[in-house]
Amino acid sequence: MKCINLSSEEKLKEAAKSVFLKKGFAGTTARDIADAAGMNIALTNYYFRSKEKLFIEIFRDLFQLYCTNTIKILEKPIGLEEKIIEIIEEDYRMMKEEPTLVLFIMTEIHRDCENLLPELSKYKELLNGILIKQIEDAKKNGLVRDIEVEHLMPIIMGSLQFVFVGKNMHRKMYGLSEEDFDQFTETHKNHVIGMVTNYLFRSS
Amino acid sequence: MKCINLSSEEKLKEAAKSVFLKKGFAGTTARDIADAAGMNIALTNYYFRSKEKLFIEIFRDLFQLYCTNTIKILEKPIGLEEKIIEIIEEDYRMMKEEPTLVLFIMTEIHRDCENLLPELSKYKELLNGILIKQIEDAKKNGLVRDIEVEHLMPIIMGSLQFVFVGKNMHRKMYGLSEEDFDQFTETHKNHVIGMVTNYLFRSS
DNA sequence: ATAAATTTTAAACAACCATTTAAAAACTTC
DNA sequence: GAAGTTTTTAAATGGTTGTTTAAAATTTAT
Repeated sequence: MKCINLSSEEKLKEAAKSVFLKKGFAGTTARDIADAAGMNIALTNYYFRSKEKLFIEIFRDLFQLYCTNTIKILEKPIGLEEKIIEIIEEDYRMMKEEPTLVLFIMTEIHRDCENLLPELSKYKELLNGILIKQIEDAKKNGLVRDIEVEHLMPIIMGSLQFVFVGKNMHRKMYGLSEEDFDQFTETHKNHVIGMVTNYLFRSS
Repeated sequence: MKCINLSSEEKLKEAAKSVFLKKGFAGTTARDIADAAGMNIALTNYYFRSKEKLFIEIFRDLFQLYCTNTIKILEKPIGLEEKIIEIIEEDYRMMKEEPTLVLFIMTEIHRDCENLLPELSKYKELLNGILIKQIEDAKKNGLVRDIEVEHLMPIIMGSLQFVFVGKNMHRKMYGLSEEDFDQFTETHKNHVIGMVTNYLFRSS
């Protein structure tokens, strides 16, 4: 029976994704999306029933993009220091690919946390369950500083992601071109690696 | 001639500030503001000519709030380590007072950087000019690690402010009440102090 | 107290919003 | 290639947006 043309539906979804990423839910109109896709205004509702349903679908995808690869690294059977470096490298790669993603995620969760993160606790388990054990083991052996994962992760994510959250502010403040900014974030990432590993493994 | 009743104008501005902080520019309607102030819808335009002019006025105030106290500390004639600790403590105090401020600032700069930060470079000079010299001196004496202020500040601000930018995400992920969150951020602040000072002054 | 100036109000404004409709166009299927 | 199904379209829907208007209420100055 219902055999939706994936080409049109996905074209619309891709357009919506890029507009939502740029302007957020409140700042985006159905016409913005239709225009960006080069399609008729009615098609948003034909394929996705409403602007909000389309948004939620896209948000889920983007939240996956934000988390999934990091979680995969957490599950890898490698040493703690190597793992943390890989997490930072992966996080950096993800933001270089989609520089507005972090601010988008934070803004929309702030706007409508309950609807957008109904089952977040599973992420908590995935994100921390594995790492906690690894860190506890290292602590017992005196190889690592005494810090909870609940603080370590925001320190890593924060010090790294913040330059992307405030991309426009940093670009304007330091007068950076797009290329300059790329260079800036890469150097920054290396400082983060240095600081975090130093604090965890080589501090006095 | 024109003698505007400051009481009404400021009541409106305070209401607008709290609504804008919560919902952002795009998510706020003129009626939201009027309702929050308990005043007539026409008064927004009577006193401030337009929603955007009112917003810009409020944004300026809030950006000042975001920066001013930190800049004051930068100018104090105290040692580098003490200064960095004071900056972190002050930044923490500011965010505890207005937890949504950082996300607000970042979101709105992302939306309309050119209009909102016309003369940002003066902040750069204030923010960095003084600190750069102090750090360069310390470097010469081998007292501090080799890191540029352009990276040090985002690392400090980022690792600290990120838990407030992602307040709802963190609260939901770890199941924190408001009091739990306060406790969480205070502990976090102390980790940030430990990590930054350790990296700068006591690393191998 | 009266006149002038200022502030507040309810109502209206056109423009825009998300969404729906119903007909046209483009496809499938037999 | 005709009948049926799916996709696309232009137009219209009712509601909301920011802003304006003109009259009413209040305050100020004489």
